[in-house]
Parts: sequence; structure tokens; C-alpha cells
Amino acid sequence: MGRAPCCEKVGLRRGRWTTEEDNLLLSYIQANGEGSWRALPKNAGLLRCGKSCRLRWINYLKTDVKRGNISSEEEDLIIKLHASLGNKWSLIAGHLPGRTDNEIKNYWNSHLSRKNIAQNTTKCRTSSTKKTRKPRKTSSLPSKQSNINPSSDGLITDPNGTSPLILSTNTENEQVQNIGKMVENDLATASSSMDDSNEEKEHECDWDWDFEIDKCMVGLGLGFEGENFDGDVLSWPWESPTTHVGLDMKKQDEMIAWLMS
DNA sequence: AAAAAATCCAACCGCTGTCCA
DNA sequence: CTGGACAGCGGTTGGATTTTT
Repeated sequence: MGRAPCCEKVGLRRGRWTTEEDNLLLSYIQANGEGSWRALPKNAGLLRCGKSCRLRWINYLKTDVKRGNISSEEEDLIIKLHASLGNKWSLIAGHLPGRTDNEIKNYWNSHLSRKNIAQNTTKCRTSSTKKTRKPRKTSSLPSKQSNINPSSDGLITDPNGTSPLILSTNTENEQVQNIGKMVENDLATASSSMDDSNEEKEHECDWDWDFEIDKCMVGLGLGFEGENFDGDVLSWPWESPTTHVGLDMKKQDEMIAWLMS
């Protein structure tokens, strides 16, 4: 027997929300608070599914939702976080104040993924001749996410792994920039350990933040995963509970040795 | 000016994890 | 332990809008 539907769909409205519906939902939540989404539509006098109400609230009506274009700082951060976290839109959104997972997902799909593909095509074509990497063994999740502090809902932590990078005293832009800087610092440190005399390795380990990191040379010292040009999904064969956004130099060395073997 | 194609994005769908009886 | 209810997440869809031909 299948699971019961989340709501009785017969007679429910679908599609775009009207201003009247928005007002009903807004005033109900302002009076009664969030939650109980299943019961909310009936109580609020809305002919909508509870899930639809929740989505409308989270993505549009909530007061802290930031509207307008994604700034270059935000875009930069999205790229970096996506390289680290993959399609964990809610986690990425957690580092972008006022942005929703849906908005970031849409922005990625419509702006950045295309860019990503283009960059890969032009910059990384030579990588197709490289040795085949080992296929992933497990799920699509990154093999480790030690940069995620489980007690603080996915906030990136400092190298000591304790304090969240997002500080409440910072402005939103400062928060975005801080996170970006931390990721850049990690990568710069990782880069400094590379032997840049090897041309192929230099190409493969281009640590400038551009789009090839996500697909071409993913995870060295960062512990995330990616795909090679044949579409094989990879993950890295280690676990390290002590690293943050990525630095574990011993593991990096092991990774380099493994790649070059 | 009109048609076609491309792009954008709000909303939907189905699945998973958690809680609780 | 099991199963239902619910919240939340990520993938996908479809219609509105914009751009191109």
C-alpha cells in the first residue's frame, strides 16, 4: 500500500499564487507562526496544499528573503560552496543570507552550470587523456563533510573546527566575503604544497577559482567529489574527521601519490 | 511585426529522514 | 519494531518573458 498523499488534492488550486492568497498566508503566519503546514491551508482559508504553502512562505513571503540579482560576491561564493558541497542547495543557501535554496538552485542551473560546462570544454579538454580515476563506491554524498559543523546547521568552521565563520556582527556582504576568503585561503595553502614543475599536474591542480575545479580536479585536500570527462562520478577514498574546508596535507599528499600512480 | 527559440524561475513532485504513537 | 504524519530537500516541469531570426 502506498503512502497517503500529503493532502487531499481534489479542489485545490495550483500554479502561481495570487496577491490575495499571499495576504491570507502572510497574515495567518504572522498571527499563528510557522509550522503545521498540513493544517494551515484549512485554518487560513486557502485552497492550497500544505507543501505549497510552506514553499511559498519560505521562498517568497518570509521577511528575510532577499530579492534582486545575485551579486558577484554571492556568485563567487556559490561557485566555491558548490565545489565543496555539491548540490546541497539548502546548505549553500545557509551561507548566503536572505537567499533560498530554490533561488540558488535556479541560479546555478540557469547561469553557472552552463558556464561550468563551457569552461570545462575549453580548459580541461586535455584531461580526457589522463588516467581513469577510481569510480566512487558509495552514495552521491561527499565522502566527508568535515567542514560542516553538525551543531550549527552546516556552517563552515574555522581551521580549529569550532567557531562558525558567519558572525552575526558582520554585514551580509562581509559574511559572504569572509566565507569566500576562507575557502580561497584553504585552496591557496593546498596549492602551495603542489609541485608545479609537472605540467600535467599543474593543469590538473589549477587552484585558481574557476569552474574547472568542480569537474576536473575536485577535492584534493577538500574531500569532496566530482566527475571526470567521461561522466564517471568520483569520490575520494579517505575519511578525515579533523579537517575543515579542506585542509589535511597528509591526505593531500596521499591523494597526489594516488593520482600520479 | 511576427514567429520561433532560448531563458528564467516559481511551483510541483517524489523521495528521505525524523518523530512519535 | 512498525508504520503514519510531517518537514525538508533536490530534481524537474511548465508557463511567462525575453531574445533572436
